[in-house]
Amino acid sequence: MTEKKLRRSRQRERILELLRRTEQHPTAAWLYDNLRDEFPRLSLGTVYRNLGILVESGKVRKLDSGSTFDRFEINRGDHVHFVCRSCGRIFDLDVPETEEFQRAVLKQTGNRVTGHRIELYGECEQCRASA
Amino acid sequence: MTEKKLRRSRQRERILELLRRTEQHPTAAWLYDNLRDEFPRLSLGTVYRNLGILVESGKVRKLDSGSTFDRFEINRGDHVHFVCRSCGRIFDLDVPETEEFQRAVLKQTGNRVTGHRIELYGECEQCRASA
DNA sequence: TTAATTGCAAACGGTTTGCCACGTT
DNA sequence: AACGTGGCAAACCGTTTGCAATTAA
Repeated sequence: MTEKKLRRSRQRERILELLRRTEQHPTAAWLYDNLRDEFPRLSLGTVYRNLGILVESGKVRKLDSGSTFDRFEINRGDHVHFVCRSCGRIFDLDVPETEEFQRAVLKQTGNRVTGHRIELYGECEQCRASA
Repeated sequence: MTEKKLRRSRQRERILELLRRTEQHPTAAWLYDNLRDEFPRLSLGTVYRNLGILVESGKVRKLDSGSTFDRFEINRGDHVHFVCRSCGRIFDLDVPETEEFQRAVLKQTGNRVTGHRIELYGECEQCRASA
């Protein structure tokens, strides 16, 4: 249970940076592919290990949603995901109505909500245009 | 793409019945364990195959949430899950405010929401009592 | 009899882990 | 020097799948 003291690592820093820059919610494989130029010897195991460390430190969030593979995103606090059913892309949304929501649950069940994960499904503009 | 005509199967019927009776959101393994008395030769593959069929027919919903393994539930239409952070149990909630929510998203992004998956996290009464 | 379903076991595929060389402090 | 980190490959484990034998219709 003793805390392990972290050291810097180029790989970890770049993973975090990629997650910061992208609008996407990447999979481990995507990060791996996008770092291979920079680190020709990079291994998937390293990507996963660092993602684990970043999640544990609270900097990154694991979505482990949907399909077979996990997705990761920079931790921006609670927000809402809009998932397009045809292209699979995930969009971040800020929906202030979330709080009313949590209040409604408190009233209905007496349970206080301390966090959420909300995914709304539909078809994004782009896909709707090309349908 | 040709439709396959289903036949009845005791195994499938019992799986569906178990899902109907339980308040839980079982894993495939749980269903398997609970049916072994009745079907000593039952295999996990059969459970998965039938769950797939039931999901496809819309009778059952796959939650494929959280951890490593999938969870399944009878399809009762859109509703909200309250997940207890300490015991891991999942409770079903009806929160009518969901619709306002979807309207807010339509207004904000122009995207129509056709479904959702909402999980609220907190601590259930029972766990709070024994803390 | 026809074809869906089952049990069994092997295959799959994303993730985790053990081992040892390498890098950071 | 001490010890966290990386690369590599094997292990893991929930899920899927091929196949021959059963079983529903």
